[in-house]
Amino acid sequence: MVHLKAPYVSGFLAFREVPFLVELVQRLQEKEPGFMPQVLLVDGNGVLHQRGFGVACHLGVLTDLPCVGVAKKLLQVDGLENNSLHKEKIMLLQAGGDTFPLMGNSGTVLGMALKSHEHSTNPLYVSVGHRVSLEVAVRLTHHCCRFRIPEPIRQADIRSRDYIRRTLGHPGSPAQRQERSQKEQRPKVCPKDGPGAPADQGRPPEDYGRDSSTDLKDPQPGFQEQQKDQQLERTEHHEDSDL
DNA sequence: AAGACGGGCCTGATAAGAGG
DNA sequence: CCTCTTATCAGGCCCGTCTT
Repeated sequence: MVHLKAPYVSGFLAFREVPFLVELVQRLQEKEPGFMPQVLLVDGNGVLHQRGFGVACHLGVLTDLPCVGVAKKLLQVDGLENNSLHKEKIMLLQAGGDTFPLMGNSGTVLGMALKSHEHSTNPLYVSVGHRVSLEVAVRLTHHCCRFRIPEPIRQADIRSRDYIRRTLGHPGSPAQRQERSQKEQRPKVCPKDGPGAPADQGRPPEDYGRDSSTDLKDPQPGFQEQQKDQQLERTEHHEDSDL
């Protein structure tokens, strides 16, 4: 479990999360080198990014491991938009494994939209992170997809949520749900310091420190490092009111 | 019945626009 | 100029619907 203190800033996700992930990879290398992954699937973008260097690139460079960025929503950069034309292209994806390139206004192919599963309607957005070609990234992602979300990422999501529920007793508890439903009745946007502001809002970002005690014990065979990364990420998010 | 999917709403920081 | 409101962004979460 780690505690994130830095605020989430769109486009700067890597600066918030990559230090923890790198540390995790390094600790795995030291303690369980046999479980070091050959490639990392990252729940985020690679070169499909405002500055062409997303969290997958960041992590790949710092760990020198091949990295693939897999996003569930389109990051709207370089003229890419989730507009009607984009939706038309999605409609044209027929079978699992079908793709179309994500070409920005600059003429660069930043990634591929991938229909990961026969029955999924929304594609995944695959982009190169580090030391991997786009074609290989897409094929690898597709072959990891039992359902829409690649299995390593999906399992990380499921297991981390489960861990949080078991250890912290939220956010799936009935009390939390009730609290959430009550929150929905407040105005969509609260003024800062307004009466509706949650207690932990407005925390200053200067305390960039961390106290991590991520547990690398009991690695499961066949369980990718990325899953632990994901677990870590999710845990952080909950600890600190999300990104 | 259980598990998976996807739409819609949430957060938090920021920018832009409106109005006083 | 200042304050307030609204919109935007990525990613998390819930819950209704669908599939097995």
